[in-house]
Amino acid sequence: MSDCRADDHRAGVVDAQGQRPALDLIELLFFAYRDFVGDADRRLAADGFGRAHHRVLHFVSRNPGMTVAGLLDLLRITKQSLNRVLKELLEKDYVAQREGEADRRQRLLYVTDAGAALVHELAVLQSARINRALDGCAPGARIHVVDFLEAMVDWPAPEGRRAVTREKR
Amino acid sequence: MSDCRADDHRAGVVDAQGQRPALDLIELLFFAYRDFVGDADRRLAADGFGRAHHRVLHFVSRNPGMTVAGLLDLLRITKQSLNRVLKELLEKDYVAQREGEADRRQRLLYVTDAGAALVHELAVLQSARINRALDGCAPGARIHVVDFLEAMVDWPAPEGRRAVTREKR
DNA sequence: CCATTACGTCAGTTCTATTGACATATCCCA
DNA sequence: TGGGATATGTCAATAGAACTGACGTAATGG
Repeated sequence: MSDCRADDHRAGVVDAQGQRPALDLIELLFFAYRDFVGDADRRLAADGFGRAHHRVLHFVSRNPGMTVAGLLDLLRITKQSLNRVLKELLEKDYVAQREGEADRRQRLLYVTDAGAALVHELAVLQSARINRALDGCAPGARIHVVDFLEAMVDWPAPEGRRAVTREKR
Repeated sequence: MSDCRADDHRAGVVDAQGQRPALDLIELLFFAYRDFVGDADRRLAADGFGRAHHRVLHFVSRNPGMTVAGLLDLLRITKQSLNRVLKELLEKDYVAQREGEADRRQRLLYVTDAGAALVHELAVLQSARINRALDGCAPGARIHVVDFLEAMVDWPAPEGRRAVTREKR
């Protein structure tokens, strides 16, 4: 039986059609990200949450008092998408809102104690995988990995992002 | 206005609650993967395909003649999930099936010329981002990145994987 | 005063994936 | 040879996460 085990796909075969397709890295990113989020997914399911809830929880935890608009910018989703997720987090008391002081239209977002606990639990899970992986690498690997991942991201322009995406958000 | 630009989240703040949560890497993986698959998503949409089609196309292209069961194992999805996607790829002639010689129950999968062309186009897109990112890193970075990503993956046991997942697939 | 902004929400749709139940053809062993 | 296991395909229902489009409300600020 041609069993197609994953080993078959680990060999870094790179065909040379001009662009040097980085096929091994393309696959690796898929596998690594799938298993990485899988850790959190299982834990989230126990609370009736999904991946989207995790993201909101994570970024609100990292940026206490951030606005809904800030969250939309960061996640790059529509407010309708965010709405369902955020509403559930509010109803289940994992996130709390406070009226903005300077601008009372704003709803400043904070994680509750329950939210902080969950987010920490998820961070421990995912960090365990990351740290385990880094332990198996050469000493300086972390810096290279961070550099690479940062370079993979389309960072928003320091200015003007809000202006560009003002509509449809 | 507290605008919450992404810059706010790039600083590698690491709180020290026992486990050393790798918060910066957790976020970085999210941003990097999102932008990485975004390149392909836009191209795929033009052909009426989604991310799932890309994965099938990619792995069939890398493993000509692989079986449906092999694909299910690799992607770790159910056959019902695969069915819709694979059916569309077959109907639109991006993938072809051939009866297995040794085992006539098997449907061996191959990409057609159209499939190979699309998969190559997608690989060029994604490789461009990867190579651009690597160009901005230190010379030896690629090896470290590959090591790290490989260590992040739950590779199936060399043997017995099929036995474990025989059901529900 | 009024346009703009921040937020919320209703309705409908798409895509991916799930569980569960069956159907068919083939393989292979007792 | 007969029957259980395997490989594949399919119907139906559901869930999660995203989308577009259209409104409504309240607060800001020129």
